[in-house]
Amino acid sequence: MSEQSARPVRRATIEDVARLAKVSKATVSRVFSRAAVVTEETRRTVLEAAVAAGYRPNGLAQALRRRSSRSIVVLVPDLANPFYPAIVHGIERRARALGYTILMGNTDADPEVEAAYLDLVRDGRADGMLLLTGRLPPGVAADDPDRPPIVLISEHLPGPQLPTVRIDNAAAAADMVRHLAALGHRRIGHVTGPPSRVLSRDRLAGYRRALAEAGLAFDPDLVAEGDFTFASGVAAGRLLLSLPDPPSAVFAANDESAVGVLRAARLQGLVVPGQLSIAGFDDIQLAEMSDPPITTVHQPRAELGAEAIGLLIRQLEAAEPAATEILLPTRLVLRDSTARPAEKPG
Amino acid sequence: MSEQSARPVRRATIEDVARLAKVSKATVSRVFSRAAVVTEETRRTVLEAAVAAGYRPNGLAQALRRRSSRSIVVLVPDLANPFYPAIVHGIERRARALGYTILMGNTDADPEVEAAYLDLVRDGRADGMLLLTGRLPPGVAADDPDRPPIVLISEHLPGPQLPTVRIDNAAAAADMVRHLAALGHRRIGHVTGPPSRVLSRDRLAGYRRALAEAGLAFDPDLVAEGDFTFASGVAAGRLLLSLPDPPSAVFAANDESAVGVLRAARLQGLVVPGQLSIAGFDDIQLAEMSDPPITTVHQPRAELGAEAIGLLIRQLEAAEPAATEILLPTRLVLRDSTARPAEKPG
DNA sequence: TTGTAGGCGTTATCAT
DNA sequence: ATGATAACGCCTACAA
Repeated sequence: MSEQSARPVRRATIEDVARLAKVSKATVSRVFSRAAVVTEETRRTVLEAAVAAGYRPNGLAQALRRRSSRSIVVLVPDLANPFYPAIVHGIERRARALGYTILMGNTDADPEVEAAYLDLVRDGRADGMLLLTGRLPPGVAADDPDRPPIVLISEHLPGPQLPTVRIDNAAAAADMVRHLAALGHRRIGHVTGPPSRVLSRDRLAGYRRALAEAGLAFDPDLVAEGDFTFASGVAAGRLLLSLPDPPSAVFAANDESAVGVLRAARLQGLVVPGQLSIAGFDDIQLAEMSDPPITTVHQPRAELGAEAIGLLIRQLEAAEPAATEILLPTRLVLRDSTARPAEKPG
Repeated sequence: MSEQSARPVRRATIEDVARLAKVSKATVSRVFSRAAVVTEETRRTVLEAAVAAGYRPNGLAQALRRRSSRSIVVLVPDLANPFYPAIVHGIERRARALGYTILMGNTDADPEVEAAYLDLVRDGRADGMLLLTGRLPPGVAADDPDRPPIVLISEHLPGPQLPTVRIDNAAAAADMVRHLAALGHRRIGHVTGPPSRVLSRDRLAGYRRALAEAGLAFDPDLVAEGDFTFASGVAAGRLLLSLPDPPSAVFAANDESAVGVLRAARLQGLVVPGQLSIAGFDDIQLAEMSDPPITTVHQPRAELGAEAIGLLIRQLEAAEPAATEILLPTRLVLRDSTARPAEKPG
């Protein structure tokens, strides 16, 4: 029985199955493209033949013929940034549920890399893009009717509306600052994100809005520029804490820089939250593992991803018109890094 | 000039270019498949025609015809675990340099998900797999001659040798314990990883080996089981620190659980490193951001990824025989969480 | 319900 | 060096 060991090198094709089942290629194809009209009996015959032949439809041939690869490119600036993986995870789960495959790209914010991934959709290997990069790849214009289907996540772009799934950053920031004010803080500092990003500007705007609402004057000295990194948080914290009249609370534009502020406070011998309250934004795991754990704004990151790919796929399949903007709700997570301010001595 | 605005809906194909350049499809193809013999003159003509037509080769058709997609599936158990992104990044950079595309999958250690990604290579959409999951997808046997090309990263499998790129975990663990012993510690605790993983067993073995070398007795009470999580580190730390004769140093099998031990020490009012030295493994960013920063074993993660995909691609292209095991060097990173033990009072 | 046949866009073989 | 042509494996009118 040498046949047993003589495995076919070539993978079985639709033709092999057709021959085995004594039907036409078309029928086999119909059995595998769900929802086609086939007798229950032939369906069974075909399925058996397929199993016997070890047949699996060739995804490339299907995609070529159907003119759709059912793949989506997801562009992330930096996967090592703990903010992103949860979003990607949400994307991936929903994608799989909908029968799509994800091609994930870590761009390092490098336009060349972005362009390389754009090629995948230009050359048919992907049907659309999900962008976490906060900008369009080079050569793509939002209002170009021939541009690839795109949905933005987390960061929206100024100018022509592109479908976007995000949170209301200004409102969420205002919530947090309102909370600090309610605790009794009168001097509330802010460590910003990189000013180039809409995100950072929105959060700063929310900070200012809540200050105004609380009847607190805006003091530019209390705003220190950061760039979302731990190191920038340390630097900004140092700056704020060395002020003649330092803040009793600091709201950082993300958790990583909040932990940086915490470090700066420690370096000056300050007790948190006893002498300084610190709040962050995003609710990444670091906020929880920090000592003390950081009060922060929770973003529903997996849901952001899931909604975004859902939107993109609907757009792709139903030719749904360029939809809008989806805003997902946030919530405050109160932990041990914030408390009422210390009473002024004297 | 209505032609200007009347963009073709259909993307240009090789035939359009051929017509424009007044050559055959074959010649156009040759121009785009590098290293083919074409006159410099016709090459220029074709290239010009291609630009004029806005032509890009269709990746699907190429892959179908060439029987190679130049794509690799990368399976990661949990992208949110900060250990993995750096490896993935190394993979991705090298892949792009070599002209390959990555299909990344987050499996959640779910066999169904692993199987779904395996289908991509079975159906031609990928040429091979890079596994960070520490195991083969269901239905794949290491010694099956028809199994897809696979390279393992970080975790090696017992049994039939599969190509693997990793570090020498036992040796690296031994290095760290040797360091602690050299500082003067006599009672060194260990928080393990999940015992099911070879990784954990290797690190434990290294711990024991270094102990023996230093002439220190192995005390089972000083070994607490963990699972690489922060919470398990806290629990294990509590356990070890509540011993009648507690350790003066703890070596945790990864950084996250080391930070857990740190938390446990703090909860008991211990000063680190004054009263307890703590060491971790992996050198993720958390180790640096922790307060105090954690002494740890550095793994060259990006290099692990780059080596692995290089190995896989060589295997794919040169039909290189099932290669071996590549071990990459580690190094100790000494930070503030370790110091000489406190002198015994009295 | 099932079969026939043509084509998706490319590359490889064989001529010329 | 270039051209004609037949696959690659599948899907989808259209016909039966």
